[in-house]
Amino acid sequence: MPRQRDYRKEHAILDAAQAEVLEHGLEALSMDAVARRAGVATGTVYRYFANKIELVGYLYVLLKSSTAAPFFDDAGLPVREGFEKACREFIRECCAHVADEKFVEQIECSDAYTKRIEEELPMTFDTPTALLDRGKEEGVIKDIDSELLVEFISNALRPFGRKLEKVRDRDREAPIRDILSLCWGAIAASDNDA
Amino acid sequence: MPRQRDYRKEHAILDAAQAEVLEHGLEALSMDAVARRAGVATGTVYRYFANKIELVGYLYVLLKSSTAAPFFDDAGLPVREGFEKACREFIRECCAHVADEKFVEQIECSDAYTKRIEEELPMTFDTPTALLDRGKEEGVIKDIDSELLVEFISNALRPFGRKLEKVRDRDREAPIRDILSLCWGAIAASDNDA
Amino acid sequence: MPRQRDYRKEHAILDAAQAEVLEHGLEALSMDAVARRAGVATGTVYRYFANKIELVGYLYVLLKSSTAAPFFDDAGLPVREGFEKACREFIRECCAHVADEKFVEQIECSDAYTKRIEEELPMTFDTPTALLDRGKEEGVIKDIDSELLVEFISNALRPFGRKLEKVRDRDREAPIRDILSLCWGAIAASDNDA
Amino acid sequence: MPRQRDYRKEHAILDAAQAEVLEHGLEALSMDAVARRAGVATGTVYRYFANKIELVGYLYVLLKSSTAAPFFDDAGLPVREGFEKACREFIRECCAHVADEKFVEQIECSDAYTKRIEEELPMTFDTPTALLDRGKEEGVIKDIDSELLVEFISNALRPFGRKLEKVRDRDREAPIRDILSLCWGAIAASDNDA
DNA sequence: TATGAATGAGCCTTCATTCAT
DNA sequence: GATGAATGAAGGCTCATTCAT
Repeated sequence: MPRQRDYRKEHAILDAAQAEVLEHGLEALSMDAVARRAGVATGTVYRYFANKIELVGYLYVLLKSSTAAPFFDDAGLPVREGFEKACREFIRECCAHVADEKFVEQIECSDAYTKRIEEELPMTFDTPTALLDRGKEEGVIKDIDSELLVEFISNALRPFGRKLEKVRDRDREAPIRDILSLCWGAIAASDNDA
Repeated sequence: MPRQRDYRKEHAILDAAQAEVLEHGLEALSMDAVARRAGVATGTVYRYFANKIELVGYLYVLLKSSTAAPFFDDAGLPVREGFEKACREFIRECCAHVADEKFVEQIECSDAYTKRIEEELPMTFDTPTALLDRGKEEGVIKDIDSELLVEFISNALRPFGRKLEKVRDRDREAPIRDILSLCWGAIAASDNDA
Repeated sequence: MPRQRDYRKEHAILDAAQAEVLEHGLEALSMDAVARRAGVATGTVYRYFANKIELVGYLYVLLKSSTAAPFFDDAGLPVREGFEKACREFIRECCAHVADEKFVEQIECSDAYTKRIEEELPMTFDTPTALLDRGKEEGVIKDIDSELLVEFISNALRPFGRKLEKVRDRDREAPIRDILSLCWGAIAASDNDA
Repeated sequence: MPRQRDYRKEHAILDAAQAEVLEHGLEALSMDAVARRAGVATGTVYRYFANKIELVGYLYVLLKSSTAAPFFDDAGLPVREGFEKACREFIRECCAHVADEKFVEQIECSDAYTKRIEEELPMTFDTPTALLDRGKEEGVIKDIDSELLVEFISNALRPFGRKLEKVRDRDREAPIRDILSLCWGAIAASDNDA
């Protein structure tokens, strides 16, 4: 038996690549640097990933899925409660994955990668909207296309990850409460809205 | 920053750089290409900008200011009306400057540039919030820090620029109306919110 | 030169190498490709051949001997008849082995291999010249050193292999007849030649 | 005024490439080596030749034309005399250009280059055959397609260049006389040839 | 001052060869 | 003995920057 394909190594390479991008930016990512950081010979990287684009693309998919969108599945809670829980969850995720997010953004900004990746990865992250749909039935949520709602809320929330990341946990509560109030106000069906 | 006279040349170079990035992406930007496109010798570019980073940084400042944030100054209109007008304005701006926006993002994603630029360019784009402040006094807007409000709204709206850009003008009205409804709902002081 | 038993494997490797060169050229020959095609591990190739040069050299010897020179042994036929038969034979061989010939040439052109091979392989393919010698005795062939004669004829004929290979069998007869006429004329002792 | 394109440099690069191939073979030709030998930076080579293939291709054309085929134009001499003069000339050329010839062969053997070059260079070296045509009219040369005649003679003679190159000038006369006798015999219309 | 040729470090990738299993 | 993962030196090429003219 020969030496066997080592999934540890694959992981090490991906990790190294991510770290490298985080430190020096996607544009400065060099395969040599990745190899060195992963403790591996240059050629070895190519045993696990056909080329630079594939390596980056793979990493992209990995990280993209870790911070996708708020998750409005229906856990049976009252709508507003469930909604705020999902939002909090999403914000927490965003804070936790600021680094990943940054990486994902770098790739999405880059023409070279985006094009290639788009071609090969349909990547439909369909997030559940059951809770919102029930909210609409109950008349507490505006009758607006759920997809639009999710998009609006995600857009509004996502950037706060970066902001809150640096804030101590107990200092987050106040701004988060404000933000949630804005979120709920946005989607709530109100009387003034006729 | 430019060293010598002939602002025509300086302008030509910046234009060329912007066009080049638009076409091939920041990562593919080469000084030779910029020079060629600007109808100037390679070396000349270096008379006007000390190096690539400075050139890109300068371009960044230029474009960053063209799409900053929604502009809530007080034109004396009723608050809601004024708010929606500002939002519409902002959305329109976003659509019109998708390309610039993309460029700005590319740079903001890129560590190499960001770090240098941050050091040299404080760049505080303070947007007026007079309208929101009046709204709060009148009791029609939630009593939340105006800066946070603007941020929330900007975040939520900005990405729609990309989306609506591809849509025909008359087909934009429907989604925009939905979005505005969400925006106003977000910030409006409602009874359920006590 | 092979190190161990299993001549099947050895053969498979040589075959694979030859096929690989035929398809992609000597310059693109990679040990990995050879191994893969031979259904063998990369390392195994090195058990049979010390290195790439040795493998190629071995292949060279194999193929070189399949297309050497026209074979003027004396089968008792009238000289001219025998001569033309040998030439036809040689042309046919050349056509059949164009591929091998190409390979041999590729190696002979390549310094890297040639030098090494020369050192290790004297390789004297002495072709019989009995027929020519009898011809000279009979006075029908010019009194010129047989080696020179063979060389001249081989040189003149060999390239036609490449040309005639693509021609349908029955269309070969005409040009071959012309060529044979030239060959015989070349070596025939004629009166004008005194 | 900037530094001007320097045709000396272009020449130096071509020379260096040729020398490099002669010494180490086409397969070992590296752009770095060429640059170093030409006394130039790596990048400079690319200013004169878009890439390796183009450099080699250009060199090929240059050298290919220096040893093409025997030149049977009609200088008014008696046919046989003219023919032998042309052959002698051709042999001399071959001797003088053995190195070039070797280079040309290396390229023609190589799949990678040949294909590319073929595409871009029709390269019809049409050699004059006026002398042969007159010879046929006068009835002293066989009535065989002139192109075939030239090909036959070229094939037969070319390899002798390599052989005679190493021989001192005065020792060449004897073998050359033999060879010319063979050549003339080949194409001469003789009575035995009915 | 403008020009654009020249520079050379650095990048991605390949591949002969080794060696742990 | 066979396997194929690992190695790392090289190779082709690009491009920011310099500098002779």
